[in-house]
Amino acid sequence: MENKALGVRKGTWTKEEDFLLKKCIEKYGEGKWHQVPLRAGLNRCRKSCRLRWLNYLRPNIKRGCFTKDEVDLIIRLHKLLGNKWSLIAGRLPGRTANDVKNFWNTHIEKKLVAIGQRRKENVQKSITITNTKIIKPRPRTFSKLYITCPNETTNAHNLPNSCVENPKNKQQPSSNATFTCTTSSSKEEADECIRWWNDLLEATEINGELGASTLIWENHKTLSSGPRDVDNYITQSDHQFGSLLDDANVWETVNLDG
DNA sequence: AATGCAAACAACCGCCTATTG
DNA sequence: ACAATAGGCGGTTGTTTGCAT
Repeated sequence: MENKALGVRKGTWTKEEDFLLKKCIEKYGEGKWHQVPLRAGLNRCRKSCRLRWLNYLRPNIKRGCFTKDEVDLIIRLHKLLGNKWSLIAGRLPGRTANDVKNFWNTHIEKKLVAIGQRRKENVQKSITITNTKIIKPRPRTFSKLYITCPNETTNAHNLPNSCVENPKNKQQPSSNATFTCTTSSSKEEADECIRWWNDLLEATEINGELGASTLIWENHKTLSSGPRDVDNYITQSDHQFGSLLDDANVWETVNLDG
């Protein structure tokens, strides 16, 4: 398409290109992406420039392991929103939609598929699955990380001190509304926002997903620092993690030994 | 040391929606 | 009302990295 038509450069960005793009954004600000390649002196298409900035060069981007809180939030938001990566990422300070999507695809989705298959096999083998422990979910609160807006320069991905509906969304269905961070808000607005998110997350809190997120997080840490023994991990934990797949309103611990 | 493989992640592609003239 | 354009998103692919053999 446009890339082919213009014969622009593709593939991995060089340090020089990064430098030029960064300088350009610092000088002219974000937006007007069609003008960026020309302004920056880059032989890249507008989309490539935008993506590179949003996913890699933008300040405050957090890299490295996802925290347990983040994994927890991702799972519950995904349950609620589906593959709306940008919306999910919007609730994770410093994380990009691409990061979240990659994390989901590499750490969570595979896990779900593997567990689904194992469960199928177990059913076929007529292994008895019994509930051995029921733990009622505790009331949830946000960690401070998610409810503070530390300074004026905080980017829009931080959870808000207050949330105001983005005017851009006025023509969209309310379920798709996104929120932007402002620093000139009242306490009532902040409380309302926190209530809204609490209600939303409460609605998704089923099936022991907190336990599941812990397992994913622990696995993520292990895999990030040690051997990638995924299959072994699955064997050890899928009887607990598998509760994600159920619809019961309990934290189910199953006994696969029959 | 060389090779193969899988995981992780960066980047591209195609499509959709909003905006503008 | 319509077409052209830009911004944005999700799915997919390509590349890099690190481990096992």
